[in-house]
Amino acid sequence: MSNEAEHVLAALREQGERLTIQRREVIDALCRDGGHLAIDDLHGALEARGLDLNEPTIYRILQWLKDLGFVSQTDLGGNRIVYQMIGPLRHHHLVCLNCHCIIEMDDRLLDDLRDRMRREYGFEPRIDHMAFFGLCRRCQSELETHT
Amino acid sequence: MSNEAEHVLAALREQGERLTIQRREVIDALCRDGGHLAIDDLHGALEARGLDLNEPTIYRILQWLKDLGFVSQTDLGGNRIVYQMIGPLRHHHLVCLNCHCIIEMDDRLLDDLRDRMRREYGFEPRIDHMAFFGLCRRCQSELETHT
DNA sequence: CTACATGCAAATCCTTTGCATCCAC
DNA sequence: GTGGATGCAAAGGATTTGCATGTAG
Repeated sequence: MSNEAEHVLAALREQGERLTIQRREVIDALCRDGGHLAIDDLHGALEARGLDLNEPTIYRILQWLKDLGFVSQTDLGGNRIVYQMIGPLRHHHLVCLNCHCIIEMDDRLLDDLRDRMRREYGFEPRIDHMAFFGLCRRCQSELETHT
Repeated sequence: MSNEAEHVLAALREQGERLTIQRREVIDALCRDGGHLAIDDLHGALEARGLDLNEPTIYRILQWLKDLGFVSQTDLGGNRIVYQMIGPLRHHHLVCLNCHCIIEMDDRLLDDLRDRMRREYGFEPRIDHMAFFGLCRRCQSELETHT
């Protein structure tokens, strides 16, 4: 089990949360993958380890992790919803509207925006994991030539 | 009918799109409102004008407008999905995770982010209408005192 | 006239809920 | 032992699809 998973489990135990096999495995799968998982991916990843969680339980565990701030949920568009551990190194996604490829974006690009939200709106942002839409480099030139 | 609606209709006609009563009314309702409408709101707004569109048609028209780039779809969290005309004056939403209030945010706060996406990732963003989550001023102080 | 949009009904998909059983603490 | 989590089945809600009918161009 990864360092990150151990860390999360310790934090949960400390908060008095109940740690079942199912919860441990979900957390482990999310940490192991590192990236973002859809419900089906998660279900598959667990099945591959011999654990056949039913969907209601998966939803309940993810809701629980979201409420406690350990997991983020992101809508990548086109009914693609993914879940991801909120680790120390955040990143966000640039989703191409044309080829649907996904580019990882450094979290620091949002620092300026966060500052301005605080200063100009008194709003304390919790931008854990966002998806921004647009055109990737390749599709820009492709679509250009067709115009 | 508003100026904006006329403008959109003219653009669609020019593109050879077929303009039915239903399509005109949906566009008019979206322009009239100015803000963002959920499916139900839209359904209600149309009903109030004596037009009883069924849901499949509403979905189809919205999909059509989204594909053509006239309408944006935003997930405000908690299963609240809203639609809005993409006009010249864009704005975005700051959604409070605690009280669920919604603050309008000026589009210009994103200019710096757009620049950096272009420069650092070669990505051409289409940030039409976003929802950012966090805590509003009121809820920040409320939650502070309870800690 | 003809291609395409709509209306209706039904299907589909994702997610939630109720309740009995099970298990972590 | 007990409160809370899980498993199962079923309900719920939003969105999509198939096909006959209607209508814009």
